[in-house]
Amino acid sequence: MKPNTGTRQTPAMLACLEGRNMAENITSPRTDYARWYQDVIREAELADKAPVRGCMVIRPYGYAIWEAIRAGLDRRFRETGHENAYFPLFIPKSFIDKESEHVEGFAPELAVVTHGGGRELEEPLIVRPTSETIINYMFAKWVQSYRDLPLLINQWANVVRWELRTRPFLRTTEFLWQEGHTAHASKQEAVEEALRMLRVYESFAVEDAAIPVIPGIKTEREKFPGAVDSYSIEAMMGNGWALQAGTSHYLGTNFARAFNIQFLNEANELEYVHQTSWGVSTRMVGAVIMAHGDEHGLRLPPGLAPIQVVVVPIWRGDDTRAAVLEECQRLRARLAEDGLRVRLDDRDTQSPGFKFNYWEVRGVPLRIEIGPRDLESGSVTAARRSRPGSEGKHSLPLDEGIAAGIRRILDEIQAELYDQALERREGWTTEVSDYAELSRLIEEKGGFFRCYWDGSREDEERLQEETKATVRCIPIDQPGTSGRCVVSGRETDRIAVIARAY
RNA sequence: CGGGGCGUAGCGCAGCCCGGUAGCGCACCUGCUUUGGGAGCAGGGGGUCGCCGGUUCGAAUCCGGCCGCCCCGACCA
Repeated sequence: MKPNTGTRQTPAMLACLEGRNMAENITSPRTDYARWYQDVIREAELADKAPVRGCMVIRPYGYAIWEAIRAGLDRRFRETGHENAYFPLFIPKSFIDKESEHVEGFAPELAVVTHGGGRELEEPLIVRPTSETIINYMFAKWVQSYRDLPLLINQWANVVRWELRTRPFLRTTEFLWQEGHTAHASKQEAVEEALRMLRVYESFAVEDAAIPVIPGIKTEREKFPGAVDSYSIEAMMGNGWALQAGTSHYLGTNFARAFNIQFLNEANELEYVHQTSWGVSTRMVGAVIMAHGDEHGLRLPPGLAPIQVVVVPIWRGDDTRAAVLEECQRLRARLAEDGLRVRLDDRDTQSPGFKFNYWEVRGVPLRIEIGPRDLESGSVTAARRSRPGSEGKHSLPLDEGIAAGIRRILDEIQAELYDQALERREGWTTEVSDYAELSRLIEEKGGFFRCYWDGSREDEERLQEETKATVRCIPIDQPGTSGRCVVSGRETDRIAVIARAY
């Protein structure tokens, strides 16, 4: 390096000034959370920018996380009696116009295809922003009798919404998701279904993604266009902001009336079906990044990690190399046989230290190091990603019980990530009864706020305008006490969660 | 679309004010030595300086226009 003359600063000095860890190329989340998020996505090779505005390329490692999310959800959908199907990407434009709230909600963000095969189309096609309309058009054909109900369909698909502002995974022009669509004979059944799927999302978030969530009902202002009631699970991210990680809607008979989905009941009377829809998207990948990530990068819960255990061999010269590698391969095979997702990093082009950091950035929950010292003592060194540095390192006997032992550690890591996320949320949730105090604390402290809420749409708009925070949901679990609404001052027994949100 | 910032090698940036053969760190390639927390030394490859136009003998640098990206709002899973 050239001598430091005048005001010229070295990259290391600049890195320090920027709060950037030069070694990892990741900005500290405390310095600039938005930048940290983008750095993690780049360094962990989750996604890359696409040449199309607002779109991203999901790279293999990021896609593997999505596949794990998909597997966890799909299993639960099947267990609750749903079947997968596929509906077209293109929807006749007139379909969208059939449900008034739905049109109003989606019209501004539609991508419209006007030409095909070199000619202008007679009727423009929209690229689906969601599939209620085309699915319900088909439901009208399939439903005749109460015997055809309930109809429980799920679709895995891509959708397009022309958003003004995008962020990788959290909001992209095109995104991947699942959308469940069901039709039922009664309101009660449909409401139960909407709540059942909300609980399915909650169970997935808690058990697989290790993210504590608040299931609740959306306010009038925040609900899905065309729904009677919308429910959501709300999670807290590393900067104290809320993220809606899944939604479920009771649609009433709104779409049934628009698409004429009627059935004959047992009394031979014609009735409209009651419906639901519910979805989780690639946004969930963003939730995992922001709920668990730290200054070293990603931290993945074992339940979703594409690689749960990485084995790093350490050798000194060729004499120890063969013995170390052999032991590593044996362990890899044993863990794989036990059903664990394990990777042996036997690259001889990188040093062990490099590999430690490489897999830490990628959030692998557990690293096993095997070197000459371990061979001598008949053990391995285990380093868990859920605890920082050497605190997460300890020795494990390399014996018959190793697979079971590692499985136990993975369970502990899963629990630790959940506990850490829960602890942060609880420590960053404030109960407030006074509007002025709420405004002040949103700015100064951030996080979640629990307040009595009986506000109107206008009250909610005022809240957002003045504080940039919104009512995330009215939690389903309520304490049953009462007090005065933080904005309107009206007496109410409902408590809302208020926060700034993505 | 409004306000702010930025486009120079794969990534992060300097150079621009004051025009004169395009640089630094990391990454990459080759060789030797290395390998328990991002290895060392030596050598090497890579950029029509976002695009278009103007001024000039000469433009990364000055002027005009356009495009794109990021942050903060409005819209939203």
